[in-house]
Amino acid sequence: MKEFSARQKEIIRAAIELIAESGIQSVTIKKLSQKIGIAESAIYRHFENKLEILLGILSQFRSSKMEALEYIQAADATEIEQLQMVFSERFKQFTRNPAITAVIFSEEIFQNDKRLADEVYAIMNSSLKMILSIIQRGQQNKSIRSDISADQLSLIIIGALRLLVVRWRLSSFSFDLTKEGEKLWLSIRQMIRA
Amino acid sequence: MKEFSARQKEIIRAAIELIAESGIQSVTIKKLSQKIGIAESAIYRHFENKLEILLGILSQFRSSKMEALEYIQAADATEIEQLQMVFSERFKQFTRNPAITAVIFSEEIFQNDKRLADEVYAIMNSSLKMILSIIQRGQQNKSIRSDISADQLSLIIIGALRLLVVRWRLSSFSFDLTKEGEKLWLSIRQMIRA
DNA sequence: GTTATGTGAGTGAATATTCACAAACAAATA
DNA sequence: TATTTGTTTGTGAATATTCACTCACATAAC
Repeated sequence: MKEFSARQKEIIRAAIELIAESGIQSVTIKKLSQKIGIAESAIYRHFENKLEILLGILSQFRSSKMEALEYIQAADATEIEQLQMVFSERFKQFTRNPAITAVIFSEEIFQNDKRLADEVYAIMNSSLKMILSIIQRGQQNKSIRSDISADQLSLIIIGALRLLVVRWRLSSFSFDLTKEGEKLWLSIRQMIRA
Repeated sequence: MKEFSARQKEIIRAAIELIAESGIQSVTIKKLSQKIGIAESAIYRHFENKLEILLGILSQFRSSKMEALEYIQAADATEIEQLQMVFSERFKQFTRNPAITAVIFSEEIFQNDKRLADEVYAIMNSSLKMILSIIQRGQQNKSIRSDISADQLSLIIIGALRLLVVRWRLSSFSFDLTKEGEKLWLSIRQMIRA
């Protein structure tokens, strides 16, 4: 896992904010340096080039997500409880850092570079695998319905979660994500229980 | 509804392809003109500026989607059948024009301009409303379950549809979208039926 | 005094857009 | 019929601006 200095983290945070404010096209070295309050050239003391900054965004998100997911997997909880934890943890993460939502469910913004695109794809799949394995265990001990495959259930669950977050963002965070997320979870639980 | 000349359509198509190939950042007047085989300046004979081209992408997608949705709403079919038609029509549309998937579920790529962002938001909401009204009717005549609100059901359904399409695209269209869409539909039908 | 971090000036390439002008064709006029 | 005028669609060169990145030099931290 990559370690970032304080300044590096600051640059990454500024980049995320720029994306959230006005899209990937507004992430320029000039705007980054202005946002932080240093000279453009100073950015290059901390990152080799712009690509490394963008990779930094993804790397940081990946590790904070992994942390949350490992904590959940380690918890002594039923599968349904674990799924609920995935929901509430993700929503908590997004509420704490709303700008990241502009980045993480918008795979297309990183499509201009293969390394970026691959990393985004990997992040997406890691979530999917985690949810999938919880559901499979739940189906084995009959706490989750088995008439629909685990693949399909995880697609449906993650799809709903993503769409709720996207709508939250496109509405300029105009509703309470935690509350709506809780409502969504109750609906999903109702639909997947055995 | 805006009418586009043959050349304008050609430019719009080229722009969509560029986005699909390597992201919004690769949509430059130079690349557009190269793809079409005319001079850069010739582009400006057909669009006032670059923004109008991007608006053209959205406008064209919106009208082709509206066409499909109106056709479905006019059809004499049960609510479940109508939902199935929404699924199959959308998937057919995407299979015919895969590049558009890089654009239409990636709201963030248009966030650098307010007009673009508003148009994207409107397109998303129009789908949602359509599905919502079908579900509400289905709940009234008890063909769709009522223990979960129509809002929640439509969020879940559209979320799954979107995610399937995004995965299809990120996997470089490596699976049969129509087939997987059909499977997804069967699962959803199973979950929402009264 | 060495290393880490910062600065300001400068680079060439890329960017969207504008310009004067030309070829092809149609319509109006002689 | 021959000539003038207008329109559409193109071109290539030029515009100002922005881009990521480099370099010589300064200052602060250890």
